[in-house]
Amino acid sequence: MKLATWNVNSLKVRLPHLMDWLATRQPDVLCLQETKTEDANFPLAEIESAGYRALHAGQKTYNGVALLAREAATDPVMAIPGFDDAQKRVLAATVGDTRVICLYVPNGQSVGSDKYYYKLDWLDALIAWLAEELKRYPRLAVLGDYNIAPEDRDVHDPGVWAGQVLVSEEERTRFRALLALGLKDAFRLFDQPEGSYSWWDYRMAAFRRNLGLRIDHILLSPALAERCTACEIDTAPRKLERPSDHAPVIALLD
DNA sequence: ATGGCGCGCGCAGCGCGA
Repeated sequence: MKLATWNVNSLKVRLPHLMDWLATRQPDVLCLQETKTEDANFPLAEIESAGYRALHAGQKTYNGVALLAREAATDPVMAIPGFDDAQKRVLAATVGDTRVICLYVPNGQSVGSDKYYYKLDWLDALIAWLAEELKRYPRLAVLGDYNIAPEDRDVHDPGVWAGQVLVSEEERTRFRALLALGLKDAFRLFDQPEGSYSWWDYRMAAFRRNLGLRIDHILLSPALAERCTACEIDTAPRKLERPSDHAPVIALLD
């Protein structure tokens, strides 16, 4: 099974890239973030014509997550239970024998801002929820834009980024709390090239210079991590005209 | 890297992302 996640930064704009990518890489499951579209405008017909079923939790202008799968996904949940949040950032569903959770973690804007504290509260609620989900679903995959670079090796210039949002200790502590639940960072199950990132600023030719961060992740429960045979970041879509600023991340399971 | 880009909204220029 091939699982993938991609922050597309507007599904409407990126739909041609998405269609090409589905045809080329043929994932079984793809989690999308920042669709930035209402459900009524979700391009379901195009996605179905590519051979995928889709669930979408969308809103106008901001956020929005979708779950594409070759087979129908069941038992959808579109929020962290008990966490009051108007923003569409979560979509969980069951695909075959696997529970899949698509996440768009808040950005946090800047350390100390209201949005930063919302991010920390959101992550605390996520940690508590996933602790329960791991008990319910031994085969659990949590994919998405976490907006956290877990370690300095996930940052092109740790000195410049030290203490900033996406890298701050409070955020990294919460990422480690997810790992402490037993979840494994699929990318780090394998040897990887230095300078592996999943996001590059549109400005300053950051992609060409590889000034990036690794903030998009696939976390796997122990039972799924045992079955994981590869994990890669696919930089090809980032090289296209009008790219998303994020690259897809792909994990392969036996 | 820190203004510099790209998105939505809506028709100018701002809020937001990371």
